[in-house]
Amino acid sequence: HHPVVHHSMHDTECDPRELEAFAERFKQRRIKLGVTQADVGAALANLKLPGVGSLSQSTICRFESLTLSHNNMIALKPILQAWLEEAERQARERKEAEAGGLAAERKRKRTSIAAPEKRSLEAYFAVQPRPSGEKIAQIAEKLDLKKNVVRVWFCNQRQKQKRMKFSAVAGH
DNA sequence: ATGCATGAGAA
DNA sequence: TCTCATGCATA
Repeated sequence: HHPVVHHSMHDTECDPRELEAFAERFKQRRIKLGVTQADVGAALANLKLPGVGSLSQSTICRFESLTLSHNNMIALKPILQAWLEEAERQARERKEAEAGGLAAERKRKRTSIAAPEKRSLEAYFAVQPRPSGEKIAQIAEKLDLKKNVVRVWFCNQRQKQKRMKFSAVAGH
């Protein structure tokens, strides 16, 4: 009395293969509905699920390509599944739907790290993926980059290694 | 599709 | 300070 087999509390299967299969199906059906990734993200808010707002095109794209953490994928799956079912239901009953196009504008700058500097950062990362604050400052000065830019680069690099698509096969 | 960034919460 | 989920901007 302890082999807690534990089937599955609900339909929350979180096994990687199932997630991958779902992501694939999701994308195909979304396209069939003629809906863009951005549309899906915005539509989630209309779903009015508790604690669920809208998401960006980026996140939907990453979900479909499995470039999110395993936990993130598991959390988003039920939400996207709910949207898909609702969307297909609506598409079925009212084929005379019209799309609401909304445009917004913004401006913000994004730093671009040149190839040479990026190569250096990757080299540093290979040796020490978690440099100390002082080491970061040192690297930043050597590469003539802002310290914060370097710090964030390392954070993102570490996070990148944890994405579903790449973390599992790390040691192949 | 992906690079760099932000903010909330954990350590 | 870091992680984590997420997003703006852009290739």
